[in-house]
Amino acid sequence: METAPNQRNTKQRQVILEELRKLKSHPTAAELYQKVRKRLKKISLGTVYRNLELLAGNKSIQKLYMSGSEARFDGETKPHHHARCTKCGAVDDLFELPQNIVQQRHMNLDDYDIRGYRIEFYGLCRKCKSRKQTAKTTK
Amino acid sequence: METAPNQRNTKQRQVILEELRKLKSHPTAAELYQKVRKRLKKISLGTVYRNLELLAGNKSIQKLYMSGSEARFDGETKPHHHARCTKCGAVDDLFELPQNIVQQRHMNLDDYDIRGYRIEFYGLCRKCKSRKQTAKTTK
DNA sequence: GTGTCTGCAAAATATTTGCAAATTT
DNA sequence: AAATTTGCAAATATTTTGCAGACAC
Repeated sequence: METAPNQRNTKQRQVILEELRKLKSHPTAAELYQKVRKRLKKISLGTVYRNLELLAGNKSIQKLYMSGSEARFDGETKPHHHARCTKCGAVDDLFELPQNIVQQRHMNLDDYDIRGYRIEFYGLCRKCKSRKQTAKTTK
Repeated sequence: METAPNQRNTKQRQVILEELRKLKSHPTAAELYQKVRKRLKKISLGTVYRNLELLAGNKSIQKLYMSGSEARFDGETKPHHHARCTKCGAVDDLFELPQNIVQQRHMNLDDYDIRGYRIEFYGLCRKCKSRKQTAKTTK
């Protein structure tokens, strides 16, 4: 309900979804396009964008807004949170966390009708932690 | 330490920061540019972008990655969380929440050296809640 | 057959950058 | 005076869109 009109099951859509689900890296549209291209030579970037929007619309995937100016997409729809490295921009899924960290009494906020929440932890990933250079942060 | 080299105190930087702090709306660079322009007729959008990056770099402001393809900026640096309306895209600050909702034992994650976390609540804002149309979501 | 979807290309949007002149320290 | 910053314009990067033909149902 609410969404999902008459959608068709195209080869392009299938492959985009499959490839996204294979990846753990929360790729950008352009990155996913490169992967999909290996299987569908003639697919266009526009098609990837259109399908990602459509899939996000019907909750088959998640659209993330975290690491920079490019949107990132996540094939995992089970509720989960993210860890983002402030140095290299990596984004990892976190499934370990219990989903009810935030108690119900905190959910009545500012007149919002709250449907859920997402936690973004930030810090240094394993790699960047070890080689803690002087390099520039953020990007 | 870590950041903040020899930075200068320019009129443009001051005004950008002042105007951003006045706003509660988490404006995009372009929106803030419009505000700043009223005080500095000749300022350019490029200068706004450069200063926002610089200010975010030295933690004078926050760069948010939430609502769409445009980055949004927040003049408030006290730790706080956000509520985002999934219908109209509005973003509100939440100061009510205690900052230690997530317990320490949850902070040892996936080999990350966690420095902090941010919670994004999502749902319908007061306005969109009342007129719960059939219209399209997300945008 | 009809409506959805695709590829392609162009358009629109968003952000970054080179450079000479201006400003800050 | 030296280093940083600005305005401007051009270059990039990212995302969206128009359209005719192809495809799914």
